[in-house]
Amino acid sequence: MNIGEIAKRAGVSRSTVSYALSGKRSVSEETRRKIQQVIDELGYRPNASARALANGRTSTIGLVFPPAGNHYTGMQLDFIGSVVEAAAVHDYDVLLSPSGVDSDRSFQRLLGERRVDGAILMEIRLEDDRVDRLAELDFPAVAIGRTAHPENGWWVSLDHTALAAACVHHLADLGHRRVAFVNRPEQLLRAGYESAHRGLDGFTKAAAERGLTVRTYCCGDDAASGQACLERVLHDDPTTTALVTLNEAALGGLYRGLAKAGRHVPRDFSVTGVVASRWAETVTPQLTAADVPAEEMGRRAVGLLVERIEHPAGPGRHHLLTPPISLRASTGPATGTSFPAA
Amino acid sequence: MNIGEIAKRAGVSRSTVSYALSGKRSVSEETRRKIQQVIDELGYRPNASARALANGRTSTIGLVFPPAGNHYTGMQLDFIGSVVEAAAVHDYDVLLSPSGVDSDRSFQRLLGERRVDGAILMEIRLEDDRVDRLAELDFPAVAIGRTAHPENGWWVSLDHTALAAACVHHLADLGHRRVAFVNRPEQLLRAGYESAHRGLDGFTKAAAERGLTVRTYCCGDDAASGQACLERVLHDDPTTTALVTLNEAALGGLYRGLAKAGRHVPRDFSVTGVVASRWAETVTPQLTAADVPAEEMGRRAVGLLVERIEHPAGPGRHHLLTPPISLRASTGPATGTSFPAA
DNA sequence: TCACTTTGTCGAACCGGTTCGCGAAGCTAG
DNA sequence: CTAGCTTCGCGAACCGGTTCGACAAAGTGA
Repeated sequence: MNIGEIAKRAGVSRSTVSYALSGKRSVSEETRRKIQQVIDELGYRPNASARALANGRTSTIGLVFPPAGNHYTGMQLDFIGSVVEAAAVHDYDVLLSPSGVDSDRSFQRLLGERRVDGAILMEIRLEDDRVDRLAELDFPAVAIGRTAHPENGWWVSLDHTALAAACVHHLADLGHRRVAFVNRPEQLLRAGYESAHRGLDGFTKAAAERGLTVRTYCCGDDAASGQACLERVLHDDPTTTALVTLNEAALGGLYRGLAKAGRHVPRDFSVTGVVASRWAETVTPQLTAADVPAEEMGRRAVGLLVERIEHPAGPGRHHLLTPPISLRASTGPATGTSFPAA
Repeated sequence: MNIGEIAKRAGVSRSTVSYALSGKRSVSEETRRKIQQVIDELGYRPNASARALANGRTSTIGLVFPPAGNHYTGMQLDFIGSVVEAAAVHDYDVLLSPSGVDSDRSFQRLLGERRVDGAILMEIRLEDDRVDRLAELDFPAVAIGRTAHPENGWWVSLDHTALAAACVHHLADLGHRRVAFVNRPEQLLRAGYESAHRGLDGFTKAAAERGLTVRTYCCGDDAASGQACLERVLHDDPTTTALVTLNEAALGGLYRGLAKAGRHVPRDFSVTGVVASRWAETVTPQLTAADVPAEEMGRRAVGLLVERIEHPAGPGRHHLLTPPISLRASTGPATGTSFPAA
């Protein structure tokens, strides 16, 4: 069941079997056939650990998870799925690493113990020690998201600033003047999650530009929090007519809160935000939103990572994506407002 | 950066370092301290591949994905998350394996190349060659779901038969007489997915028992299919007053279809089924459903697997779960029907 | 004091691959 | 016929750990 056994049965040396398999040196057609025949008979497959030990490559990439949050959002799921699939195309496996409370432990496992050839990081913070450490070590890694200083990094990211701004402009164009912003949980904002910060930023600036009256909220990653948050929104300013959200998981709760308050979407109240399309299409009315192209982002992240692993050196590369807003059914003109011509 | 380097700097042999780390032989307090000090200074961590090669254990478990479906449902996500977390508790990493179209390839990688010590299988079919092959090889594996002949197997499963039946009884108790069943996609049913089959079975038998008039449907795993499916339901029998579904991803679409048809939930129409609680609570009105305890199932699956890996031999073990129906807001008495006393 | 166990350490072999240097055939060219 | 070049295969060393057998030093009991 090991290479020696194959060699013996094929009547050749171990090295010849190895070369026959890897093709790194020429092997006569005849012995190659003989070896292949024995391999097929025995169903032999080279041991991954031994191979990894010998040539220093594990053919595995690590996917590092959110350091917070015990449950995952739909978007994260989509990333995971697409990363796994893209990795398979490049002949890599994916090792999941829950960088739970002490992200150190899983880092040690992945890097210190050399379990992976490279890593993909999710849920990036503006000041992210994980990114910094990996950069220092020159360890092949690609972030999904970008830090405050992303210039020379390797990453794939949404332009949350632009997306949130686009949502504001969309609402302002529809005549909305009082708009709320529903962000990810406060804990994540405080921890410096980039999407929460940049989204908030883009929202705030664009709203100022358009002269809107706004309030911003943090909201837990679940339906109940969404509902509670919406109640606060309407309590704080009952004349609010629209909201922008980055919080996919709260969306159902926000809708429920609106229904309970008797606000019809989109007649009385418009909702938009940055959400994976699968979710945007699940709610009723379907959400007008900047669709997060999770599948593409995962694929691109893997592409960059594989390139970085296989051709080290070279400057940082990245992709900044700004998907357009998909018009669905959750936004409409503000009522009781003079509606500017389209 | 390897054990030899540590040995040299600590002035001992490689084997002593190894024993100091593993504790498998006694090492004097003094040398142990000296070794530890060097290790701390250099931040040394033993290479995982080398260790795996030497002792035949990778400390990794494989998580084998659905052989169909390019996108994942919320339930699957919850499984993944909980498996990863539970594995971390037992000091195992998780390797994801998309057993795409040719499940052979990933099987070869995981087992043939010995990348993992054991595997957890998801999306089990009644006749599942993956389960059979692993059983033949006596390879440590635990299924989430069970085949047609689960007697001596290792698995964690929901009793979909009982759960679907419970849903039927719940509706029948409320006076519903014409009930639809919305299953997973036809492709999965044909492929023999156990949850789809057993759920359908339980539904059909219980409905017969209660003398209900039923129709059963297959439905794609997305909102649009759900909406289309609901239109078919009402088209085929406009007097239908309730439905049971196993299809989490279609739920939003089903609700939308009902709204479009002017049926109010739960006044005009009741909806129930088997769904992860996170989803059940996202929709409005919140879904009365048998909550899939994904987190518990993942944890139990890992527990069984670790036990099987660490104490081979021993008979198959399993957990069959039948979570109760959580009463929420999506079911109510059938209108225009004499309502039996509670 | 001596035989016997215990404790602590070392060297060597091994896990299962990859890769390098060497040399035996077989060919070509002078 | 021989020098020089390929082609093909072999043995040995190596990757970085673990583990076994041996043995010296220290401790124990009679």
